[in-house]
Amino acid sequence: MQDVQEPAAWGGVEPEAAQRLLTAGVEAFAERGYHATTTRDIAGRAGMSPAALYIHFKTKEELLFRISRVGHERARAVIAAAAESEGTAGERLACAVRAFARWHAEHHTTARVVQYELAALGEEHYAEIVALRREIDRLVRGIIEDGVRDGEFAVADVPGTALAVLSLCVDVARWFSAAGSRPPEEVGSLYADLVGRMVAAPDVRDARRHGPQE
Amino acid sequence: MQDVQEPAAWGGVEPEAAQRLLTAGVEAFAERGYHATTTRDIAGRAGMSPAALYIHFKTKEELLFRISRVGHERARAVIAAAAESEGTAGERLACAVRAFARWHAEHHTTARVVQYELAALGEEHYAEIVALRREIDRLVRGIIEDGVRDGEFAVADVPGTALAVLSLCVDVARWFSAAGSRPPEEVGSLYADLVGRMVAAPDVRDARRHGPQE
DNA sequence: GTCTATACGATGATAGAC
DNA sequence: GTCTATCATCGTATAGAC
Repeated sequence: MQDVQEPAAWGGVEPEAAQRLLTAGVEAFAERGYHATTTRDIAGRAGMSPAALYIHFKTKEELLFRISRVGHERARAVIAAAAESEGTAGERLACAVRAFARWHAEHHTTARVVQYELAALGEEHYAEIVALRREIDRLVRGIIEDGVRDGEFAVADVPGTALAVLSLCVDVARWFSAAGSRPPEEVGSLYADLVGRMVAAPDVRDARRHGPQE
Repeated sequence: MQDVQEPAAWGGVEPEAAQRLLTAGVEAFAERGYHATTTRDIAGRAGMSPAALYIHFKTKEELLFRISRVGHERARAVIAAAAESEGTAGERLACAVRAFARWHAEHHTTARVVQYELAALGEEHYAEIVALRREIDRLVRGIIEDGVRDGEFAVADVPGTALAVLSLCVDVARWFSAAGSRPPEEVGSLYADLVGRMVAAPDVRDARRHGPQE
């Protein structure tokens, strides 16, 4: 939504060297996974010696945590902007899904770390991240509940549907590859349309038929 | 579809000790990830010494490969059964999604290894697995194409929608937990309904409104 | 803040007795 | 086929010079 490029996106984090390590960490973790990544590799990508990492981060796990927290905060901001915007529930949900799916495509390397390396976090760090994830879940569920209340959506299982919607977007980080895939905006549009169909009440369905589908 | 329990499901694999190692491997890999799992851990869970693993598998990676291959073959069988069954495209797609989503819930520990540890495979093994994955993709895309041809589905972007459908099911392995989640059959039903809505043409939508939704 | 050097444990895998 | 013992390597993290 706001930021453009993957790297250099560590909004004013400490010294510049720490930013380089964060960027190197994201790339390495996304490519090979947290456990398969060595501190030597991270430091090397950042153009430093292995020891330099420990000047800026207490442990390798703390580096992961910092990446994960910033990533989750960005993801939440993307959803929050849509959830708090003006418009019907259908419009807000479409906006949220479009932005969230797109974010996972555009920042698939960050997103991969954010979504698939949770288990590597220490207990306390994990708890902090889970709180952020719950907020994201709550925001999406809220939009769906609004739509149901207004009769715009027909959804029997709201928590299950919210889970499915988030799950669909999150998994973009798994399959998306910058090279072979369609452009991120297209993923966003496709997904917004698919989710719209998933929740729409029968009456409003005809009104929705102006999107990319058909 | 056919098998019931997670363990003891290594249909006639070599000696019994190899089965124990496969089961131990699935559990360990699913819990902690391939790279974070030690051969000592696997062997320990199987009640053997670390060295015993190398009698039955050349390397730790080969153990992963064997798990992944069997898992993928099972997943493909689940989809294939639905794809080749009698019925309309809508019925076959619902059946496929119900079974596939359910499989990922029921066998979420195997599924987690199958879906999230691909990057740890060696080059040749990886290629073999990718071929299996392509078959699964082709089966789902085929059902959707059938539905579009029959006018039962209204789907503008067939490959994208097939990808989304598979992605939705696959991600069940990430979030499903045997303890806290709804039962696997419920996941299957919910997902079959959601996907049905995603693809249905406007005309047939009223006819579909008998599922768990509303 | 960054480097070189290194401690120290753990890891994948093998040798050889039984 | 399984074990005990062990190798060679590599992992995270620290010490101390600059």
